[in-house]
Amino acid sequence: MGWKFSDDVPLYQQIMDGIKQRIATGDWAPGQKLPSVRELAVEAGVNPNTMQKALAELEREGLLYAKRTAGRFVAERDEITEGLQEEMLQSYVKEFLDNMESLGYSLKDAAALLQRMSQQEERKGE
Amino acid sequence: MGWKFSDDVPLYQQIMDGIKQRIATGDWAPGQKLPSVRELAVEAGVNPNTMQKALAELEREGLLYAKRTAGRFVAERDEITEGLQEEMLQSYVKEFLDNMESLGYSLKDAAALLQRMSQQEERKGE
Amino acid sequence: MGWKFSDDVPLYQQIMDGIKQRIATGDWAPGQKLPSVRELAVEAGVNPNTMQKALAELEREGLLYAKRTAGRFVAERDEITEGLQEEMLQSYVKEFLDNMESLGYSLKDAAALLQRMSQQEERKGE
Amino acid sequence: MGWKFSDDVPLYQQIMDGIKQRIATGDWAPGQKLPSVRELAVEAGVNPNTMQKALAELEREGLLYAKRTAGRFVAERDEITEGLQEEMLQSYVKEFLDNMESLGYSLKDAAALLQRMSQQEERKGE
DNA sequence: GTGGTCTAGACCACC
DNA sequence: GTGGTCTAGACCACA
Repeated sequence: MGWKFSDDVPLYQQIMDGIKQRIATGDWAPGQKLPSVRELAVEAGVNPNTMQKALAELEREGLLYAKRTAGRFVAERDEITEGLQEEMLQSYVKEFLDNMESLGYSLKDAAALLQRMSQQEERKGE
Repeated sequence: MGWKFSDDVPLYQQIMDGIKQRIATGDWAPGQKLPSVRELAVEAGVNPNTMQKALAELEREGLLYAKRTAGRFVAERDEITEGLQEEMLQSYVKEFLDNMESLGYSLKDAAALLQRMSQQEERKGE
Repeated sequence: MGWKFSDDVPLYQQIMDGIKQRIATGDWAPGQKLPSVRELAVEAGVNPNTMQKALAELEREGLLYAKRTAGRFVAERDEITEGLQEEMLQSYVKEFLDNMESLGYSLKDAAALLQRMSQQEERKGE
Repeated sequence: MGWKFSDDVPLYQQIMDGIKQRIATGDWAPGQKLPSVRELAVEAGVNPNTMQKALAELEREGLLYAKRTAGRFVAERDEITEGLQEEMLQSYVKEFLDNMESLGYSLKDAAALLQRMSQQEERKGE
């Protein structure tokens, strides 16, 4: 109901983000069964095809998995291949550091920056 | 030369980002004349039209200006170029944190990770 | 159909003016769906790319907006479309007065001329 | 010296406008001899080629005329073929009225509008 | 079918 | 040689 969609980013991605958030916040717990594609589609007010694509994509990312006839479930953390995760982690970090370096920041600078941001966030949360 | 283009974001936007970076890092100074559209196009390995579009967009953003027959120039230090570096920094950090989050890491985790990497590097350097 | 293009001003700008006019006159109402890029292109007898550029520019100006797969629409009555008619009126008057001036006629002369024409027309109608 | 040139309209046209203005204001009287191309060029701070083009264009428009070796002169009003002027006048008026009509204004409306503008101008001048 | 992006190649006005 | 415009035709993601 409270769905607001932007016009310059694909619908299915916005849906993916919404679902990711529900999982991140624990709204949908690991192992939990998801509503059917059709139900989710009407809830979001989109075409079932679009919802289907969003879920398929999330499955590809390892956040969901499907049991053929039983439905879709939120993945357990372990189900994402640990090796793959490590690999992606490194590529993300490398990309970030390369970018920072292009702006003239060293690894040390980057670490300090994030440290500061983290502490700020903590204070806000209190 | 060292141009690597991703496949899921428009070429002309990636070019824009590259140029923004050169300006942000001072590689291209305010008032400086840019190579011609055609030269930039061959350097990047894209069609002149694509380069043209990227430059036109940057002009619209106020980062460049064109003297019709003399060439294109980096805008003089108005507030526009001033904030550029800060803006790019934020976009890099946001992208990194989004990626980390998709792997299940929080800002705090990311900060801790970089901290560790930084300390390792320091020890190595001694 | 009734498209006449001048040779010394870019096609895409003339197209923009034509569309602005249709919107200003209410021929195309706010919220209304436009024909597709391709349709408009053949109607105007120009390349789809050129029409695309014109529409993209109008979108940048806020007169149109695009739903990526659904089509393009005239913007809802924000202040933007409101001022359009007034703006076009002024540009037409300015163009006329500039032309008259180039022939040696002042604003006063132009006003007198139209006044005379108007009275003639009135007499004819009686 | 006090020359300011815009970047998005051809230099030679801006120069033409400047000269037209000098003629319109009587700064340069009909029959008067103009300075040489070179002098005008340095005065305006442009390339002699550009000044040459501006003057040639004004000649084509009938505002100036050249006596082969004696130099260039401001045209007498009568030297512009009267018939041609009438023809242009009509085309300008027609274009204006067409434009006004497209916005929903009649000839009468247009006449009234200019009348009002003229009176405003007069009051300002007092 | 919709908008958006890209290439290849041409032509133009301007200086 | 410079930026700018235009065409023709292709391909893509999205719904």
